[in-house]
Amino acid sequence: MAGHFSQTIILGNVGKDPEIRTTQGGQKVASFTLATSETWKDKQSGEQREKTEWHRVVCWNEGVTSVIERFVRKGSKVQVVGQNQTRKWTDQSGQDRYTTEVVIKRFGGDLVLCGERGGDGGSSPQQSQPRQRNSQQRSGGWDAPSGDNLDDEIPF
Amino acid sequence: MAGHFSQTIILGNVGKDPEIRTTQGGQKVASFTLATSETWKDKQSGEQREKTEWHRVVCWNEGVTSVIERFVRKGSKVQVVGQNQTRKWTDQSGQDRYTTEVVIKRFGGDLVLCGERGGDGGSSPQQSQPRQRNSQQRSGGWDAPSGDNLDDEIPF
Amino acid sequence: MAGHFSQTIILGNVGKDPEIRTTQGGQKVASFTLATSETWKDKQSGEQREKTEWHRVVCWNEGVTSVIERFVRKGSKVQVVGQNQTRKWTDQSGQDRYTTEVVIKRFGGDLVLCGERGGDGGSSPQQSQPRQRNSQQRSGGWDAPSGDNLDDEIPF
Amino acid sequence: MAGHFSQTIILGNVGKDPEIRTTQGGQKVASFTLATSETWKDKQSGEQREKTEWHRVVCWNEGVTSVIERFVRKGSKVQVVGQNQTRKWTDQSGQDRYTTEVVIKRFGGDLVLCGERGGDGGSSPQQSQPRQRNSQQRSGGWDAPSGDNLDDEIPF
DNA sequence: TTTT
DNA sequence: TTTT
Repeated sequence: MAGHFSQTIILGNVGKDPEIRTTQGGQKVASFTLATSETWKDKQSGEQREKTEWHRVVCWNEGVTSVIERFVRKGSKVQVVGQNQTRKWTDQSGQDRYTTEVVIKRFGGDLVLCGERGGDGGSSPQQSQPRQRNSQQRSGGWDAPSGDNLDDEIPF
Repeated sequence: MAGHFSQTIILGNVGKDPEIRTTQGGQKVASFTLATSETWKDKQSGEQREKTEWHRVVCWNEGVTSVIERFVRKGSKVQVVGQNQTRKWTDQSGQDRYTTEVVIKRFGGDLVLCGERGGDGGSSPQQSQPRQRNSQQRSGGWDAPSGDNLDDEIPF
Repeated sequence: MAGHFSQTIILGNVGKDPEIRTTQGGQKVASFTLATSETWKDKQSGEQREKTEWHRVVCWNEGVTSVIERFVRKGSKVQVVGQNQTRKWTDQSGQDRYTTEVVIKRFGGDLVLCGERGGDGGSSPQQSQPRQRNSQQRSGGWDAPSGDNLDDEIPF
Repeated sequence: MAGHFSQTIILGNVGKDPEIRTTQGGQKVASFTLATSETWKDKQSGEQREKTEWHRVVCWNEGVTSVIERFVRKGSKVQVVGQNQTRKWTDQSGQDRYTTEVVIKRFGGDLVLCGERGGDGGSSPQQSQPRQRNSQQRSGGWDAPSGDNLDDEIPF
C-alpha cells in the first residue's frame, strides 16, 4: 500500500530437510534451501550445459512454518513466495558478512507444495502424512547427505 | 519450460546513478541498487517504524541496459523483473565472499520506468529525454552522495 | 499453503476515477480499470504498432480500498497484485455472461502507488493529499486512449 | 521496457487434455484450462468451504507449445506465466462477447511442469516420455471437479 | 545511496 | 544439498 514492492518467487527442489527452530519468544522459524536448475545449449561448443542456483529460504509465518514442518523435506518440490532480505552477521574472524535470504512473512508470503519426486519405491503418499522428525529415516529413498559439515559448503 | 522457476520483482527507488561498464567481449552491463522501504506500527510501543531494504541489480540484457543508460538515475522509481543469483568473489584478505543480486537476463527480464520523484523544481520531464552522463548535474535536486567511499558502506 | 497459486500483477494507468460502493453488509468495495500498453515494430511493414489492454480491478481489501479512495484517480499509475476471478452475471436479454477481474483480497493483495503522469501543470502533489471526489477536475492531463465513452468500448 | 507491466502466474491442475491447433500461417497454438482451488473455514458456520477457479490459457510461444503438446495433459500440475488478454468474439445470436485468457507469448512467457498427481498406479514416469495423444487413457486419476461436461460449466 |  |  505504499510506493514500493518486493517479491521473490522460487519454485525448486529442497536441498535438505528443513530446520525448525524456536525463538526465545516461542516463535517457530523454518529455514531450508531451494535449488533451481537451468539448462541451455552453449552457442559456441554446442554442448548442453547446466547451472544450479541455491536459494536460502526463511519462514517467519506461523501457519506456513507449520506446513513446512509437516510436509516439506529433502527433495520436495515447492514454490515459495517471499521477499529478499539481506541480513548482517559476524564471522569467526570478527568480520561483517551479509547473507541474502527469501523471507516468507505474515502477509503475502506463501508456500505451494508441488509434490515429491515420484517413482522411488516409497510406499505411501508422504506429502499427505506427518513426517517423523529426528528419526533415522532416509528421506524418500535418497542418499543421506554426505556429511554434517554441509554448512561449510553452502554460501550462507 | 522445465521444472523450476525463479523470479524476483523489485519496485523501488534507485540509490545512485547506475554504473555502465563494458566487458572485454564488448557487452554493456548495467548495475545499480534499489531501495524498498516498509513502514509499520510497532505493536508494543505503538511507534511508527521503518525499514529500508537495499537490492543490488545487474543487467545483462542489451536492450534493457540501453534503457537504463538513457533513463535511469539516482532517485528514479523503477521496477525490475529478474532472478536471484549468488556470485562468489574473493575479498582483500583472500576469503570467499558471496553476493546475491537480482539479475536481468535476456528472456523474461524486464525494467519498468515508474517516473521520478516530482516537485523538485526540475524543468523538464527527465524521463523522456536522454540523460547527460558524466556531467556535473546534481540529480534531480537531491544532495550529492556524501562521498566516494560509498562502496565501503554497501553490503555488496 | 496448498497446491495451487494464482497471482496477477498489473502496473498500468487508471482509466477512470475508481468507483467506491458499499455492500449491504457495510463493506466498501473499490473498482476501476487499468490500461497497459505495449508497442512493438511490425516485422513485415516495419511500422510502429501499439496495443492497449484493459484490465478490470476489484478490491475487497478494506485497507487497500481506503487507499484507493483517497489516492487513486483517473490517470494514476498504480500496480495491483491480485488474483484472476471470473464472475457470472446475466445480461438484459437474460443470457449468461462472464467477466474476468483482477481481485485484490485480504491476503497477498496489494496496491502500489507509482505516481501520476507528470508535466500537467498541476499545482500540488496530488498523491499526498486527499482527493476531491465528484469534482469537475480533469485528471492530470492523462487521457484514456479513447475519449469519454470508455464504457462502450471496454468489455466490462 | 516501458511504463507498464502485466503478468499472470497460475499454478494449478489442467482440466482437460490441451487442444493443439495450427493457424493458416502454420503456427501451432495450444490452449487448455487450469483449475486453482482454495479452501477456507467459513467464519460464521465454521464449515470448510472450497472454491475452484478456472483459468483459460493460450500459448503462442512455439517452444512452450511444443512442451505442452508432449508433456501436458488432463490432470497435470503446471505453472504458467503469461499475460491477461481479453478477446472479443461474436456469439451465435450475433452479440459481442468477451473472454479473458492468460496468454503465453514469446518473451517472458513460461511453463513449468510440476508433475502429475501421484498415487495413481501409473507404471511409468509419464512426465519424461512423450504422451500418447488420442488414446483412451484416463489421465492420472485426477478428475476435474465436475465430470466430463466441463465445457458447459466453464465460461469459455 | 532512494523514497514516503 | 535438490531435481531433470
